Amino acid sequence: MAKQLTTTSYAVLAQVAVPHPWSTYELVQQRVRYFRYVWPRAESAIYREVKRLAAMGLLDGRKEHVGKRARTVYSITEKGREALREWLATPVSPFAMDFEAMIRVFVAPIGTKEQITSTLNQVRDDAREMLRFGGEVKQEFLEGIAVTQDQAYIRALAVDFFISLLNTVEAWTERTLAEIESWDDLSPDGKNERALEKFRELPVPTPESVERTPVAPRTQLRRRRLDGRV
Amino acid sequence: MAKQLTTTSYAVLAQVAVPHPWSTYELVQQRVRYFRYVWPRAESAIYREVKRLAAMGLLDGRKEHVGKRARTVYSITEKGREALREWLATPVSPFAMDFEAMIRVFVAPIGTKEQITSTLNQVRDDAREMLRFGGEVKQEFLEGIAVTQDQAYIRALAVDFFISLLNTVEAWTERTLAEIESWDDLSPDGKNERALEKFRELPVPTPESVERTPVAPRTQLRRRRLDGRV
DNA sequence: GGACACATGTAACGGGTTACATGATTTC
DNA sequence: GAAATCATGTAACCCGTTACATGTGTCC
Repeated sequence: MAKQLTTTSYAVLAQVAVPHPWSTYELVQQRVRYFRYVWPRAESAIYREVKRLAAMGLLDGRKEHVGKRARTVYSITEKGREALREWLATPVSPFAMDFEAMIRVFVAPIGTKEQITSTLNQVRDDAREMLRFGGEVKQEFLEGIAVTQDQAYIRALAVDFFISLLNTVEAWTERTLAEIESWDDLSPDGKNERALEKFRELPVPTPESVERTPVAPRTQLRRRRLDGRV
Repeated sequence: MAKQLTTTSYAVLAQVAVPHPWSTYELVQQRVRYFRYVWPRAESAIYREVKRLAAMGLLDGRKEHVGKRARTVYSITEKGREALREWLATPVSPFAMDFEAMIRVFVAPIGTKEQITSTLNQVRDDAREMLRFGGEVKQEFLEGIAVTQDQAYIRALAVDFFISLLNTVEAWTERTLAEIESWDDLSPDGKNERALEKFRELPVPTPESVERTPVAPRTQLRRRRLDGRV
């Protein structure tokens, strides 16, 4: 039995809410232009989710046939739209990221300079690839051919976020690569003095004195709601 | 049976690798200064992970007693260090984020202006809270009292990333709030023209013409390795 | 000496993943 | 007409989660 809707549920609902005959396959394909980058999930999760939502009456699934092969095309129901509306009134989950590369940076000194450089190069390339995609989306809107062209005023906010964030990641990767290239090795020898200078220049205010302020437990931090929703 | 190590395994290994008598509790507490923000996981996952790693011989667990209550203190083994070293040679997972707020921005027009404003305010406050924490860490290093003070040259890279990213998020939130405040309502009426202007100003290059370039399947994108490791 | 927070976990569910399967369409 | 690719899913494992449990110092 389906208990509660998850954020993934709402992501699917939200996408189906845009007028279009959504086959699950197309839903999955187009996700890249909707929520793949802000709510990445495996394809099979989407297939399962639409079935759940249909079973709950939030989506309306229409069986079709291509040859003797079946497929389902979904549209949102009024009940589904209402669920979205109610969701908007609940607290958001905070921004969270998975950035494996940073763990590698942390342990970099037990490996080789080439390894960490390679890791950072991968991250930079990933960022560039995503930026290239962002540029494509921008161009689509400028040409007026975007699928959600009529929602340009909303999409602009999202694309702005996406591009800003990726530019930040790319810039960090580049200055970090440059910094590491300037090192002879990965040992701390003589590097910590300069590091303090770098710390001093970081664009964030410091408290007068460091007080051991306890941090909220992680559950609180990651998801604001405690009622079982993920 | 433990099959493969996950990134979470390596995150725990990496933390235990810094010389310290690590009780699981302290491991969990200190995670905020290590990998909580780049690899957020529930506390119970850490408890399970140390047991796995100990069973595999990558960690050494020493039973202690406080009153009649048992606890385990861990340290890394040479085998564990070797596992970390080997991991460094494998491909990284790309940067990924969970940003629920963006889904809400997308469906904002079906809700109220107050709802989306509230959502964005929450995101901004979260970002500020994290930045405050970043400022604290910076200050610890400047005062020379950080736990990993001798690793300042590495930690500086991480804190730089953290602060840059959060500043980007905060700045986006603020300009987006300002934009939305300037609207009378959430309807598209008369907003799309201005949106195109915003698109034009986005700091990313656009391709000559938009070609329908197929995007790599999501699995590829999120995790580079296909051998079952998460 | 009761309440409350800190310390140290375990249990169990389910969401997310990888792996697989098979029909339709295009390519050459 | 074989091979590759696209389209449309299902199965099953396991990581990550939430919920719970219980001992131990500390406050008043």
